[in-house]
Amino acid sequence: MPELPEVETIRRSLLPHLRGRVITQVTVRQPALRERVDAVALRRCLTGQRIVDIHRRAKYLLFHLASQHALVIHLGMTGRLLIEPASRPANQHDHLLFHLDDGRQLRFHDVRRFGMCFVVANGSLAGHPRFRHLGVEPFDAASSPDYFVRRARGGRKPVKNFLMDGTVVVGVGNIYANEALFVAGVNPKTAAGRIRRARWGRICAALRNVLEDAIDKGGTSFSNYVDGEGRKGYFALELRVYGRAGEPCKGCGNQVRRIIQAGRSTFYCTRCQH
DNA sequence: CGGGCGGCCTGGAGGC
DNA sequence: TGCCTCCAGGCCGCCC
Repeated sequence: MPELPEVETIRRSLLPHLRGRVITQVTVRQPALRERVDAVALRRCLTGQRIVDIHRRAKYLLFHLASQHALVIHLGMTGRLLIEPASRPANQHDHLLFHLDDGRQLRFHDVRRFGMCFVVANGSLAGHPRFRHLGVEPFDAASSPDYFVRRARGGRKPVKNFLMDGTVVVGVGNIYANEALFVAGVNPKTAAGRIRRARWGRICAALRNVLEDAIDKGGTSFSNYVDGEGRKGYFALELRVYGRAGEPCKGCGNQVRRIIQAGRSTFYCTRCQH
């Protein structure tokens, strides 16, 4: 579900509720997520620990604890994190309950169970198998035209799939890859290795603009995304091509086209994107 | 090796 | 009402 703007929105919405709180207990109701949850490790590392900050890396949320460990959560396609009173009965898809010292709980809810949750010592974060191969953050200076030129060199992968490759650049999923290429005016089928520096500059800028705009609007609630306080995002109203097959292009009025690339829907305008 | 596909899950939408 | 197919924000293992 959530791409960078949704994960970032969730991070910001949770921070005021969780910073300074102590985790008093952890309940694992359903350990069978994408990666089996190690309930023993979670309880051992989290119980009695204070949450000092929340960071985001790629689409992962990192809850930093006073103990120099981080609770890592990935939301997969349908994951939600909600702060709720402990007295409210848990839903069938509330798989993990983090009890807090203020009588509330942080609840991990995930219908499809593609999410992940594990604990890592701060020192071993960068070397962790899930983090080691991650690409650049779109807002980092490292995410530059030169970087994309270098990474794409010789590659024949379509630029849309290249942007969704987390070993190149992180946080970009199907919605924002489509949107950024529309804004940049680039055909999603173009081989990444054949794009020149000036075009990468436009793609880079479009990606940042689209992601920043989406964060400002609280993310995209396409079907069921909500932030940590249960609020929907309003970027769906701003989508230029994603999910708009057959509707008029906002640039030229031509019908938005839908094709399949690497098994995922791609939306683009054949007239505005070359 | 680079790149594509199927699979992991559940549920909603739409056709008949 | 039901039953079927298709589709969905991510990611990885496997295959050519």
